[in-house]
Amino acid sequence: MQGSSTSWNPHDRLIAGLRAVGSLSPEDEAAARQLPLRIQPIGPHTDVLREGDRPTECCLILDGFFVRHKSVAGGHRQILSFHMLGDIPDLECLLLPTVHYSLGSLTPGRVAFIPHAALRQTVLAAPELGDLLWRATLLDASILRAWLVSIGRRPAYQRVAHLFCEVFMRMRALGIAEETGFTLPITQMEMADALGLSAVHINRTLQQLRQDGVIVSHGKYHGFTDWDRLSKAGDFDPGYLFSRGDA
Amino acid sequence: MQGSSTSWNPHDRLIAGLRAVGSLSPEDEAAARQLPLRIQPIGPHTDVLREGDRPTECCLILDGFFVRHKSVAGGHRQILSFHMLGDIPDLECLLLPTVHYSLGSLTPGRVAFIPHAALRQTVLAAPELGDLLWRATLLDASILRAWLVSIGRRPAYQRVAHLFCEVFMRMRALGIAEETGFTLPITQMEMADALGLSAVHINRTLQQLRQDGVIVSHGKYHGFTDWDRLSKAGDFDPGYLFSRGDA
DNA sequence: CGCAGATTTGAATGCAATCAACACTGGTGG
DNA sequence: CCACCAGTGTTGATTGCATTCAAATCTGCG
Repeated sequence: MQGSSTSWNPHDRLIAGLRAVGSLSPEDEAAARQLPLRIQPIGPHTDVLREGDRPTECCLILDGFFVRHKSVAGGHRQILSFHMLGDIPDLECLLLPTVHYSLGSLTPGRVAFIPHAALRQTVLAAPELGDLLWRATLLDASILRAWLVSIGRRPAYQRVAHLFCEVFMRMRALGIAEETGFTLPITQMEMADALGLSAVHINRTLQQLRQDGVIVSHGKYHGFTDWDRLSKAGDFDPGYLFSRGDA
Repeated sequence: MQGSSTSWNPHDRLIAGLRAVGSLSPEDEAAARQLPLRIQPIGPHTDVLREGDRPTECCLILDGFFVRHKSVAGGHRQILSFHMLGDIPDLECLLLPTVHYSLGSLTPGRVAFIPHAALRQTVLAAPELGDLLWRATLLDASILRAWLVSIGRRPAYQRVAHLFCEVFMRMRALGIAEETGFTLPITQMEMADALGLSAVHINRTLQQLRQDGVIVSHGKYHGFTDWDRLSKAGDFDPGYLFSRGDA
């Protein structure tokens, strides 16, 4: 599980991540394979990037579950997004000098650092690769907007359901979720920070979802008996998740 | 006020909007000036774009106050962002076929439509212009993240203060706000939809802010007596708003 | 086993929503 | 010019979803 370390090499992961965003010509793939990758294992609950940093490398996720997050005056924390294999959460730093959030792991994992300089050079030589990266940041923003809607206007029950739908579909697309359920390797506290709720309330909401038979949980594994009910409960419309214009 | 129709021509607006994001070489400027712009006046409370549309043009705002917004199952609406002169709110559609939000005016205004085909061609010929546009979408996402934090984790009082800070700084940078205050041409209902609150609660929160002497309102004009207090009240750090890496 | 972190439960509190009037405003048409 | 009206802003009372605080269980793990 967790897309366990099949013997994919890092560049394969990169290519797969790019293909998830759009089609990749052989030349572009070749260009991407030239990129230098510095592999680094990351412990659990470790920040790779801190608010205010001015990174010189991007961070490709090879393994593990990561979040972008930010804290506010009152001490509360907001998780901005979840990231997993193939994502480059700090891609924007290629064009924006300073990050205004932190990037951290929840589980142990591995990342590959790509120097900005190399990436810029490659993109210059392979403009369509650049478009792909641009599109990746746009999809990221798309997910962000969906979160904003959820957090701004949906009650807890729908919020949780919506998050389940989204993360499940993403993991499914990556081949790291079962057909009818998935393992969400995060605590209820972290779910709370993602959804703008308290951990206690997350707990009660999950109980409600279980009681309603919408989900069946065994530890961090959550099974869905009825996708229709879940997606309706979450007011979920997957169109925003993928770039292919079918919807 | 409202950057009243000085006799700027639409291309000047476009150039100014681009310069706000980064520096523009003479060649790039020349390229941008070649873009065909179809001007269109927009009435108040009119949608330019509807959720699910597959636009073939981008929409440059010349005048007026616009929002991206989306409605949820319960009937509530979430405003995703505010846009004003120089913005291209639907720029992402250049790469993503379908929009998953609506784009509408609050005030009367004017927009210039730019055909995707022409823009793509221009970007191809002037890659640095492409980077500028990319960066524009990244700044947009940056603001989105700030909203997510606010809505997810800040109480109403801070949320309103934070929004005031952000929009004020943006309008100030565009030269359409006074030194010590600005006119926010939106109703309390719309502010509520932006902040994930009810109109009634917005009303009470504004009263609180006035009572505390943080703002002084005359209709839609809001004056600030003490920027420090306002930005502290809103837990506001402007770094995310601009791309220049001074912070 | 024993500990730390995570989940669960209960009780009390509170922020914000909702419901319902009422006042104010600007614009329209008689 | 004034009456009227719809939309907006304001106020009060009530409800409720979610938070906080606190303590008890459970779980994985050294």
